[in-house]
Amino acid sequence: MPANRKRPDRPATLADVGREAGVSAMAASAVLNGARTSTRISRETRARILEAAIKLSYRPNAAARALAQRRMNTLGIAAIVNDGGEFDHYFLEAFNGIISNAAVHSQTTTVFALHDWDRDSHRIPGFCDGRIDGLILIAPVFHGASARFLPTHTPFVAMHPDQPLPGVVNIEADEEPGAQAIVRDLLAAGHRRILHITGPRGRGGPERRIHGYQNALHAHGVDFDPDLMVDGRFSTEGGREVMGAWLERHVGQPLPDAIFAASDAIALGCMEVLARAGYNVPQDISVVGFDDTLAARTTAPQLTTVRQPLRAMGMRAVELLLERIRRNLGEPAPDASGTIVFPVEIVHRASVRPPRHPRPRIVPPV
Amino acid sequence: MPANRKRPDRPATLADVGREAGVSAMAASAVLNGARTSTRISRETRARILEAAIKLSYRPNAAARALAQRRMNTLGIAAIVNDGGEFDHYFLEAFNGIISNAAVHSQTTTVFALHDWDRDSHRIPGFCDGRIDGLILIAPVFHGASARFLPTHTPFVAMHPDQPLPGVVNIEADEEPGAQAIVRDLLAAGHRRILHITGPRGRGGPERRIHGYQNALHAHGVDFDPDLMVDGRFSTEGGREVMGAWLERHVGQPLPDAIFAASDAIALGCMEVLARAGYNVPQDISVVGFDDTLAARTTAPQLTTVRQPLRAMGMRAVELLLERIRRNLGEPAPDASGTIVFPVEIVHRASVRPPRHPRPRIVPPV
DNA sequence: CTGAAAGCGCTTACAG
DNA sequence: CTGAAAGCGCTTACAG
Repeated sequence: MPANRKRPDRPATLADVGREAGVSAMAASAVLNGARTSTRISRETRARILEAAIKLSYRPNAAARALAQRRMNTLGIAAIVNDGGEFDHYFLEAFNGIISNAAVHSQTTTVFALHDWDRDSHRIPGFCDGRIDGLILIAPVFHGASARFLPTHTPFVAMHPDQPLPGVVNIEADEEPGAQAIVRDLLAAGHRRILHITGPRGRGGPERRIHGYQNALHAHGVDFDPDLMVDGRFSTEGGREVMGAWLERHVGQPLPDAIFAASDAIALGCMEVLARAGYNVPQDISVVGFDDTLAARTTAPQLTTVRQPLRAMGMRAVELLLERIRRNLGEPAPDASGTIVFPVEIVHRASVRPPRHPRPRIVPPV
Repeated sequence: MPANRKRPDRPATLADVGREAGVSAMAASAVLNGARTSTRISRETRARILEAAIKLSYRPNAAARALAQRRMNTLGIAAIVNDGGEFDHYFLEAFNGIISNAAVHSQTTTVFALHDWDRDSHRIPGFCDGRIDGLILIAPVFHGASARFLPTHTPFVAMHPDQPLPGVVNIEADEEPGAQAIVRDLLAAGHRRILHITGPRGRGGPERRIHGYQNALHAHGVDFDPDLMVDGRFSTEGGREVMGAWLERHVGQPLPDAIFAASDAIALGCMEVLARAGYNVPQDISVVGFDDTLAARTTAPQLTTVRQPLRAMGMRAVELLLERIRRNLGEPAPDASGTIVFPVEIVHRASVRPPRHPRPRIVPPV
């Protein structure tokens, strides 16, 4: 038996295939991996190489290929993935769009999980070490501090609702008009005392939703009542806490007509607390959210909300990133930059009804 | 100005750092990337190298490193990620565990999205091309056909509820006892006519849940009624369809006492249909699910269900995979194999109450 | 049109 | 203890 030149327990290489087919590794590369030089290889040589490749179940090694081509065919996503073990719904919906569109372009997707944006953004440059060709940053906020850690040699696209940074492509939704429209709808249904539970104050997204809320009140001639706006954070747990505390502080007073929660997750927390306190949504009180994530569709009653097309936004992020990657590699590609704003849309579901007369009074918890 | 030997628009390499510090690239490798030979480098040389690296903001290139070390520090997940644009909740929970434990071990995670297991499993070998060190397969089923496509040179771990394949590590939950326990609880609460909506027939998971259901009935002396078991599939949409059709077929007859849905997603679909038909869960009818995914926690009322510890299972999959990778690389590591079964647990929430007397009759849809 | 050589950026034995 | 060489598996110019 002849000495086996192919090492036993390793995947076959181009050299192995070439040897098997009696040609150079380069010829094998040309026909198997479609290298530039694939132009002319005789039909029978080609067939022989193909056969050898199948026989040895050859697969091109991605790392070697990436090193030679400086192209990994992998897109990265840096995002806050979960919060206390629970998934971040904003991430989830965008991820859905990103991963499916990446697959369409034969790119795989790797996820870099961040816990806290301010604390973890310094890790971003470390992700850009040749394992990904480009990065999608799903960032709740861009402080000057974290902006320092933006990738330098790796193309990237941001999805975030804060102030745009010069020179970065940013994808966002038209939040302020969205907030204004959904509050306008509540007002049109007859609601007046609309409690707004905000997201983290000082960030672009939450502030825009607040402006939308206030604009709608103003346009409808309703005075803004500071007692009907309370600071929260973007989580179900946060919604529970804030709603519970507000009810406790207002025992004996009438229930608000409606609640505008700054996110679906917050709305979900509110609904839990309201249900536990014995109030019926939407008979006793209407609730609306923002985002149209999974949470909005899995509650009962289903939530009326402002739909951010996160899936489409994620798909678009992939397109833009791919363009940037191509351009970075010297191929011609359009040079999109600046902010891309997606329109939002109000989704009417079952959590809104005209207010009840008289309004129920808030009773102490049992 | 001296000729700049470092090419302008590319990340710095080890050679650049060495040049800057006046040492060989190898010396730089030794101190920066902790190569084997890092044993003795003088303090000042080390300091000089470190300084040069910072100055040039050097990052080791992952592809080059992977090629030399045959280690990418990346774990792959192949799974059915979404189904008609909606996320697969089973995947989601497991992914949560996988990604967080991978991060603990400084591994990144790349996701290979499959649409249909039977149709897409042939793509699996293509994922194992050196871009990942190991693969976690979240597979609904292992047919003989798809088993042909298991990775050959890449370590892998399966999470699936079907028959174990020889030589593969499989992680699963103790489903049959779980199903039995939750049905026993329904029986103990006084329910007798319990409708079971199954998952896809013929697969391990759904069949085990059916056995658990039947065992519980039998143990309680209740005859199995074929009219109270109906074939479904694992989705909210499936739950809606099956529940709706069942109600239509039984107009004029009493509502079942309770429903045991083979997954939370199915239960969610049922609850939607029941709510729309005017029935109150749990006053008119109790509903329980299986899995304890996000869906079970975001419904109102929250769902009583069988908790599969998917997050813990995902974390464990990472541990086992890492062991296999180490062993594959010749390092000593335990040789776990076979099936690892996680215990399940009944989570009591608000969707179950003792049956109402008399049972409501099913009325035609309006 | 085809093959031998050089190179991608790193690491691992192997001589000095 | 240190450096020069070879190699990981692929591709890209460059001579024949």
